[in-house]
Amino acid sequence: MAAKTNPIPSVWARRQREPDQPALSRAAIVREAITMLDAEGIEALSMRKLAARLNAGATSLYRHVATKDELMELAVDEVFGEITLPPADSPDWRAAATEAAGAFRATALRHPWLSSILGQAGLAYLGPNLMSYGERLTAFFASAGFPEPARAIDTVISYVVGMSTTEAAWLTTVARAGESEAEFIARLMPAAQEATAGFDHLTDAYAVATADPEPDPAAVRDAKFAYGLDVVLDGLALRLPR
Amino acid sequence: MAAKTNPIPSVWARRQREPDQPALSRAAIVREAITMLDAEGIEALSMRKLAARLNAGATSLYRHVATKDELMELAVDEVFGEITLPPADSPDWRAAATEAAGAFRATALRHPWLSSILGQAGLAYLGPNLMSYGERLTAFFASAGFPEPARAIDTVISYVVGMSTTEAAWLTTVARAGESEAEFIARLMPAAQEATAGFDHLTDAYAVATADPEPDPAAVRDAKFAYGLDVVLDGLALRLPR
DNA sequence: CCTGCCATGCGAACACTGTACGCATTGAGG
DNA sequence: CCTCAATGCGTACAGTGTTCGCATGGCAGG
Repeated sequence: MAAKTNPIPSVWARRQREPDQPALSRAAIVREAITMLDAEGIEALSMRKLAARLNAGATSLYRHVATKDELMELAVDEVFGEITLPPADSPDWRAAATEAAGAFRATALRHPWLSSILGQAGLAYLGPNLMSYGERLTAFFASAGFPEPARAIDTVISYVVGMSTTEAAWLTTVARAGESEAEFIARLMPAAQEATAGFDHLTDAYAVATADPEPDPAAVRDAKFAYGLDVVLDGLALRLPR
Repeated sequence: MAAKTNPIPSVWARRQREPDQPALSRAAIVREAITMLDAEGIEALSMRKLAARLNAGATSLYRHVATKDELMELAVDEVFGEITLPPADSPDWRAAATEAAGAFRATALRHPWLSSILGQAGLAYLGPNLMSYGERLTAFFASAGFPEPARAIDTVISYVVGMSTTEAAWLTTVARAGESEAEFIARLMPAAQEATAGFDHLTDAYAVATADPEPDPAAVRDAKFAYGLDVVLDGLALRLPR
């Protein structure tokens, strides 16, 4: 370490890469970036820290990745590859859509930084995994009989992205506080109550929400997501011919 | 300018604030931040540049705003104040909801940086304008007869946020390219065509989309948004008692 | 009118960030 | 063996958000 910061031009300081450490590569960089993003959040990822984890110099990464934004784009496409979709020829399109929506939500919650990037870059990336995701989605909405599957997909995806984004941001806030979700809610309640003071309908809604006997916040979120998804799918079902 | 970088302790360098320049205040800072965000995008906003626009020193802002994140939070609440909602006692809840959704979308597209922040922070802020927005929304969903207005609101808001976010991100990308939307689409088409190659359903959907006689991309986006919103409202209508 | 206080403004500094540049080292191919 | 292209990386630059301590001014109390 001391020799590293003071590079004496000597034979003994000769570089000698660990052979077991797999060589630097685009795939390895993206993989490590994702685990780092998952573990420490989006604002903790810097090129220097990432390089350090890979036992590499900071600027070495730029041999494999043009810019940090490009790295993020690659990371997004990579996690889209994780999303498992039901087979395209499922007989029950509603069940298939529900499963696909749930799979997206699960990935979004597992990688909360995804929402941050989607908020900035949208779904405009053209990576192969994203394309294949769109392809399979289109496939079984088309086979369900929707004349314009793209319309249906845009609708359900918008709902899922909107809800998942809100959830992911919430979970990020909770995680940053270093508390469990229930603890954080308990600590937030006075502030929320004060904020809703003077707003009659909101205090009503708030009272209803806190009267919920369900103690598990995650279950509450699950139910909320399922409710809205059912609403969207009901609306789509009305548009199926016949 | 030269004197500023070399502060000679002289009587003549005595400070002398312009009296016409309104004093630094939290409201003025937030307002200027918003115009700057609108004009140059979220990544162009720095505390130093913002301070320079206000003829102030960079660190002076911290007397009125604890941190940059807090400033963003204030900016978000401020633009939520712009959203105009229909009166709470509208007889036609669908028309009212459509108007409210359109108003949100309009603000989101006018301030594309909003989506970036929502992606990171969600809707968890407790600012007064955000509260009042929620209150009024709850009010007329309740008066429409929904037994659990919060559920309905969450659903439609999720859809609106998801769609608007995607649109805003798209518009940001277009703006950064310095082209009109149509030009950008034209330039993007080869890449998109190549990306969809090998995905049968996607190429189909792509062909359908490009066969659209509507030449105005904004109108296409409007129609897409309206379609999905109708789907969601149809689904909600099924849940109205009776 | 004088005095002391306190809110406000701000220059300098710190620890970081993403990234351009140019030099060293390496392994492969002629 | 020599050459060349690919790869790693130290240094440097222009910025970032934010802290600290000092200067300044207007206002309250005597």
